[in-house]
Amino acid sequence: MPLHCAPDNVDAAAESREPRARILLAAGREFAERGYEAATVRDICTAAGVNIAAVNYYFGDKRRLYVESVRHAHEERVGREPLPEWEPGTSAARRLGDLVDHLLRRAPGLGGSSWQARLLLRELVQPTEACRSIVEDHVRPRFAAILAVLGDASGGRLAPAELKWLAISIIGQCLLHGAAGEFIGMFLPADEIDALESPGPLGARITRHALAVVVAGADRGPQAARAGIAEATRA
Amino acid sequence: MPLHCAPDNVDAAAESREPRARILLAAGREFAERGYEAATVRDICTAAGVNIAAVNYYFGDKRRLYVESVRHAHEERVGREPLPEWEPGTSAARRLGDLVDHLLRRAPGLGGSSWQARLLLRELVQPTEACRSIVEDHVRPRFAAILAVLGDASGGRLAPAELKWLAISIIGQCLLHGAAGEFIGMFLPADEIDALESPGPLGARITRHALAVVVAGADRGPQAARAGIAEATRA
DNA sequence: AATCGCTTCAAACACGCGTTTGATCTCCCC
DNA sequence: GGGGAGATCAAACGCGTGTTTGAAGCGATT
Repeated sequence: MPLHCAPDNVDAAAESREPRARILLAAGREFAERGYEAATVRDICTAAGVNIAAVNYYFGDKRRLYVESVRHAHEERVGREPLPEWEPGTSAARRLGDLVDHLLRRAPGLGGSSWQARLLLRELVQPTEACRSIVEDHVRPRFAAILAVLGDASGGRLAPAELKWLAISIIGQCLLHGAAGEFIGMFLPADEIDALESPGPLGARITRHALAVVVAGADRGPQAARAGIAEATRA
Repeated sequence: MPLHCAPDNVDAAAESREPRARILLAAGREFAERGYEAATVRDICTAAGVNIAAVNYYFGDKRRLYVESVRHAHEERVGREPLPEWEPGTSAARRLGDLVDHLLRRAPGLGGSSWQARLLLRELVQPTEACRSIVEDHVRPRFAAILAVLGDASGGRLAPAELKWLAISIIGQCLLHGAAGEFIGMFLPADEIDALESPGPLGARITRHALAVVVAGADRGPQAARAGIAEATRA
């Protein structure tokens, strides 16, 4: 298998002739797919098309290769795409939609090729070494952003605690469809999943449902809900 | 370390003299802590205080021990409580509340994340055959029940696909709070978690939010929402 | 007492893992 | 052309793994 150069590859120049980059790419995919322990440096090197000794030569050992691949995945996926920003006056609904979309775009399984997110997700379940801070830096600001937008959208109709819970619910749903798509697939036929899980409509649904809750002013009862709907309809 | 009998142990009779139960307990803890690949049968047997060959004798091999320990953890956590049943005429809202409460019942206060939760969380991210049987036996019937109740509650206002997605959302939220408390703890202070996560209000919130979506007739727009609220208020 | 299941045990087995080695190749500079 | 540093390679090493073995222990039954 000679150097099959694919210049327009989605994984950028990672499939270049650079052995280090090729190993990093193959390692990320393998670690994401199988987990640290189950992934073998032999398989990684085979996939990367390099000799086994290369991982030692370039990274020292398996552990350091793993840390490096997680860091690389984070930089490539999360680090490059900052939180969306909006002009003053953008409606809360629009901002919420953008945020949800932002969360879903880097959900694994949806885009198909986003092994990077899956790798980071494993770190959620089992944080290792220096990766905990990466995860926290990633999640916390997004939580805060969602909270702020929800606060605007609710216009004081929802108590702070209710807002936080709703934000958790949103993040949880994005996470569920991203991380546990395989799980959902176990009790839903494949064709329905394709119909239900494409990122666009999915994000629209999550946003719409969250807004329905906000707008219903869930803590206040029907009369507040009616007022809320009227208000939301104006915009 | 002789048989230190602790009759009031939280792990029930698992620390009994029964080798099978002791192995199951030690295996669950070890698998939850380290993951399937990293956990070793030697460590498990040492922790359980049995000989290495015991795992083969009682379970056949490591894989079957794992499947059994996941199933055991799930039963211990979720319990064997049957689905609730209702008299004819019970309102959909009430039935939905009961179902959500049923799903959340055994969810522990997120303060002390149990190893059972961690074990199940691993299955969520990377399902194995252990997950399959649990889904078949437990998740699927609950999904169907929620779907049916949501169908009643919506009264045809929501499309079937929308209903399924909403059901997934509900199950996902119960899962999130039941199994991923550790994750939530990463971006929410502990004291707020205690305030937000007590099972009763939590279930009420999930139910209320789902009803808000149903009632809003999210696919139909504001006028359908107004009609839905009127209808729901009647009951 | 002898016998028969079931259970427990120490010891070993085969295998795959991460890692290392030392030779070989490749390319650039003097 | 020669030399040397960096890169690549096939082969092997040591170790820990899951699993198996065959003998020994243990109660109850005959």
